[in-house]
Amino acid sequence: MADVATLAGVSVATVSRVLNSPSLVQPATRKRVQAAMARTGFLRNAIAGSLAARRSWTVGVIIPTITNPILAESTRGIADVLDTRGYHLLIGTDDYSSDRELELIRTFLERQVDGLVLTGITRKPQAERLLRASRRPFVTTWELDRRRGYASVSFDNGIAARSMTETLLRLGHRRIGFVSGLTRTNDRSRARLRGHRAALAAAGTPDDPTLIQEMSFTFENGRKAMAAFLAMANPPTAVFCVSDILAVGARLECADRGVRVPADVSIAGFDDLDLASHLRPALTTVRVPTYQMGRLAAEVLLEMIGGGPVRKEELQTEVVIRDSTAPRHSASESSAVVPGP
Amino acid sequence: MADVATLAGVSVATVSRVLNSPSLVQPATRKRVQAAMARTGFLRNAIAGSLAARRSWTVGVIIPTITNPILAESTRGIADVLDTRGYHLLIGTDDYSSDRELELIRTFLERQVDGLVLTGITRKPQAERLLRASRRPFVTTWELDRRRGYASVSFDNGIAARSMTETLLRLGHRRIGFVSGLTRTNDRSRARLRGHRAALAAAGTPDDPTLIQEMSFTFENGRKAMAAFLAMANPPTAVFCVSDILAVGARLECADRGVRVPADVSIAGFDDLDLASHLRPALTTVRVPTYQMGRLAAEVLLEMIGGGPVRKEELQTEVVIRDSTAPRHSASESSAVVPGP
DNA sequence: TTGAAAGCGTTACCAA
DNA sequence: TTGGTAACGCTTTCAA
Repeated sequence: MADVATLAGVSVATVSRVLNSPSLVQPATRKRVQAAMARTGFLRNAIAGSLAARRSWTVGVIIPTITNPILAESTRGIADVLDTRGYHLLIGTDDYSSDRELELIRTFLERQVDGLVLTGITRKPQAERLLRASRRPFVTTWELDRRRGYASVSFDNGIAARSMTETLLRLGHRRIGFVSGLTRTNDRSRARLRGHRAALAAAGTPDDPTLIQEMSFTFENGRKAMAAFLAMANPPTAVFCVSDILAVGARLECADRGVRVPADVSIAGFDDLDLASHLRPALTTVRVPTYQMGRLAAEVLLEMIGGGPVRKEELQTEVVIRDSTAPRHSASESSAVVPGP
Repeated sequence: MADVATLAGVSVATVSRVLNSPSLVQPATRKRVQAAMARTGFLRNAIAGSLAARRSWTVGVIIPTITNPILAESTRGIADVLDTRGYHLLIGTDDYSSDRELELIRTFLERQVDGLVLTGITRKPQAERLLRASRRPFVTTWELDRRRGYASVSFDNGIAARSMTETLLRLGHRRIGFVSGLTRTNDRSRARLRGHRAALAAAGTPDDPTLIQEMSFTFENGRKAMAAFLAMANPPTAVFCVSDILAVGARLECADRGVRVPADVSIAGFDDLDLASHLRPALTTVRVPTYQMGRLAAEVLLEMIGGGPVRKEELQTEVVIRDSTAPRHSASESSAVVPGP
């Protein structure tokens, strides 16, 4: 920058100005400086700039894994708005480990991120303390943080899951298999399980623990869960998987075993991945405004970085009924032996 | 840091030492400093550290989109090794735009990344210049950069595609539909198309341009491509999609139209996504060591950051034959009308 | 509109 | 083994 200043015959202060507030410098000198920058191939040192300005133009995003397509989608939303606002994206994956999350929060804060986007609302007390002490804005996604003073952009996982279970109940199903995520490490999964149970309770349907399985989100695990249900003496007539990935796995397992969907068993998912609508039968699922959630989270965060107030945004989900679910009656009918005329 | 120094009764230099080279400071004082850090809840300012040390412990990764599962997978590989080595990951997506890529390279360099992981080998001359001038190490993934002096960790897209086409040819197929990625913006897709054509040429099979379609990687586009092929007067007996996403779409379109796979048409993909092996019929595809490629790229980059030499690593791909492909003969037989006895 | 100069919070060299 | 103190390359008052 010193070279540029010399070459343009101005001070470094002026060079800095054409970089950061061009309007403050006279067009003529501005031109000269820009020419000098071009001639020298000047690349500013943004690190030095951040140190001086106490602002890094960087946002930290922590997600469990980049490999879950639905998380990739919400992250894309974040990245898209950050990009247009000149912010950079520091990304960290914690693999559902709150220890790792704590470590990432600490190092991101050390890296002077201007704000953070986090996944879920439960974390180590130490992480909470760090966050508060840093006084940096952060917004929580994928679950609503209802505590006042905490920003969050999400839908309600409990309500979303509950609606799907109610839908299944309305179709006449009474034995509903539930394939949950790992509740120990995932508060979204816990909320969904709670929602499911609430629906059962409200309907006076027994909550049979053998109808609940916990697995991480892989096709393989979806298959395993379905295989286990199918092996029961009295298998469920519907299976609600808390992720489309699991649901697709479950559906594939049925195909391999000649179990018809939805005639023999209904299957429902969660997320509404692209794949869900393309699959045959098309998957009934809970649609989540994933991309929009990411965008909005980034917008809210940026506003807070700019001094705006803490904001909460509750998004709506929607049960999308497609072809993988059917009324329980049609199931028993179609598998019953129909007497000839 | 000054507070910590005062509280511990040492100089800031010593505090810095316990942070960066603890072995250089006597255990007793080290303890005292650490206690002081704990008491004050000290968080280092890594930005200031980077400025002084001229090293940001940050690596920039540029991929077309985070939303393509196969790119997410290679990125996971990168992130995994970076994590264990104390590096941070600045991620940028360029949506297959070389202008955007240039912009990202520039701003990442300004952010003083210690190195870069890039996707593909062709970019704007301006980007090349920037990269050379910065003297920062970078490694190219998803395609081999054979120019000397350029690091790259990848497989050969041309060879990989060629092997699959040869496999299809060997099965007796002569009219092979090819669903390509967008060749204008994607050098990997160009290489794959070249490989396909090379295989056709070597076998003396006519290279019919109506048998080639270009589309971005979505299920929907896979369907469209297959629909178009199926609508031809003389449809291909096999379809090779340059991405499993496209192949799954193609397969789904067949299902909707009652076209049997592989009896009526063989389908092959590329990537070997998780989904490929679970689908029915299980998808024949080209297996790419995606995660490993990401890991190795990061390792090579880190070595170069540490002063190591430019390195090239060529990984191997493998044609995985599953159930979505069959010999052409069985196809014609099974669709022929078999005369009654 | 422009310049001078004091930071920003570290690291790393040189002495002690 | 420890301390003093220039950098690091900017931004941002404060004056002119």
